[in-house]
Amino acid sequence: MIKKLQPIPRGPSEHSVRDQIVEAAAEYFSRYGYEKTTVSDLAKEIGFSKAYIYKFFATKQSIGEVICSNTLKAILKAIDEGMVDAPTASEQFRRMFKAAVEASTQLFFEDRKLYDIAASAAGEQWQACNAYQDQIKKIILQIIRDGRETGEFERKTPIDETVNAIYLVMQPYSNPLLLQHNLDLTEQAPIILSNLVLRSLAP
Amino acid sequence: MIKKLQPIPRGPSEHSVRDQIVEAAAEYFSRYGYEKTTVSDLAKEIGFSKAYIYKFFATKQSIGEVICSNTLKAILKAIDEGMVDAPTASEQFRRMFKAAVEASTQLFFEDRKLYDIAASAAGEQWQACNAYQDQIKKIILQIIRDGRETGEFERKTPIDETVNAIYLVMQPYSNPLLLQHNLDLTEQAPIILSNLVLRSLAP
DNA sequence: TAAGTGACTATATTACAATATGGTCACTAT
DNA sequence: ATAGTGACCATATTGTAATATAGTCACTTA
Repeated sequence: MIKKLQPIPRGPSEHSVRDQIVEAAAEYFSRYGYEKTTVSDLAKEIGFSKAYIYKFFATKQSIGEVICSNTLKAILKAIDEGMVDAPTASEQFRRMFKAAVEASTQLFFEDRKLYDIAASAAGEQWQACNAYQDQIKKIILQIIRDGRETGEFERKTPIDETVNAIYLVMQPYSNPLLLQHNLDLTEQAPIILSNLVLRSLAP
Repeated sequence: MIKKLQPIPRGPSEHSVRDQIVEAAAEYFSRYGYEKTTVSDLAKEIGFSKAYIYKFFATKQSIGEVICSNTLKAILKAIDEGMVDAPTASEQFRRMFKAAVEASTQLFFEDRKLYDIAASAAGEQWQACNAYQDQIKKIILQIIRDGRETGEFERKTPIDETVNAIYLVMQPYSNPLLLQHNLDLTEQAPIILSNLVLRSLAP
């Protein structure tokens, strides 16, 4: 197995200049898109030279990762918020799935430039995306655990398999790269797929 | 609802020249790809002028549709063959899913150029692809019906919903456009997703 | 009438030179 | 040591002129 070592972060992780770069990037990436924004643009915006930016980030992509990561964290937050107060594990799952799709869809329509970063990040396997997907899996795992404890869900199937399978079912709607192909299904799919998944979880 | 009228076929549908065009296209598309093959290439190959080709096909794409359609029909045939002798509806489903993924994957690796046509056809909603997807749905429907009759599957859920949901689950692996993103899962996914689907079908 | 085409146009694609961009490094200033 | 940069290079991107292609049509031939 090939070990994918994550790049060593460059420069101090807490630094006002670092924050300025991220702030400028958030604005430029959102307005002009990742490709159309140059590192020089960001440098000019914060009043430093391009070379100085590279004291804090090893590559342009690593700046993109931060922006992408923030974007995906916002989606995760929306998912969490959509789930609070769900009375049962089943309902938790329904709401989680629905919120995931809604948050991504909303991003697609309301901040298309940032969405595109997330999509291409998913295509290029950026860490930010892997972290997001891992988080989704964790949420699924937690819901299954809850449901199994309360007797709401069956307990025969190995829990890892259950989680992986559900994750695969959600993938086309939670992964921005794939969601693009399914925008016409964002209403229907989460509902009937939730139904199917919950039937599969019945004890 | 917008009615998508399918283009009026041009020229006689049974004609040796038509067959020659399709034959030449099959070879050229497979060898050089759809984009790199020009209509003039095909004309030269069969010894007629380009203008004559347009007596039989309205557009280059409509030639592509035939090739694409044949390709997808071959996959459907492989699926059917993979299913024969399955003792139960459950087993039918497992084999169907597995065969669908295997056939597409094999096409990807062994006739990449034709695979690419199918993929871009799926992206551009060619009729050939819609026909393929409809056929997949029919196969699913038949399996569910069998399973319900024998008492193997539950009968409470509306059968259309069941079929649609299962179709959505298979989509990322049966649709060439989406399969590309999931090539690393072609072993695992059909198995654990079949398990999930069958659990959801349990009476 | 059926089989077949050369010559044509508007659009798409290519080739490639000019420019822009990501990224580095030796260097200055404090 | 810390903060910061101009000048530089290899590669990517763009602008654009030249070419190629999809598709049409009036026409010929048998």
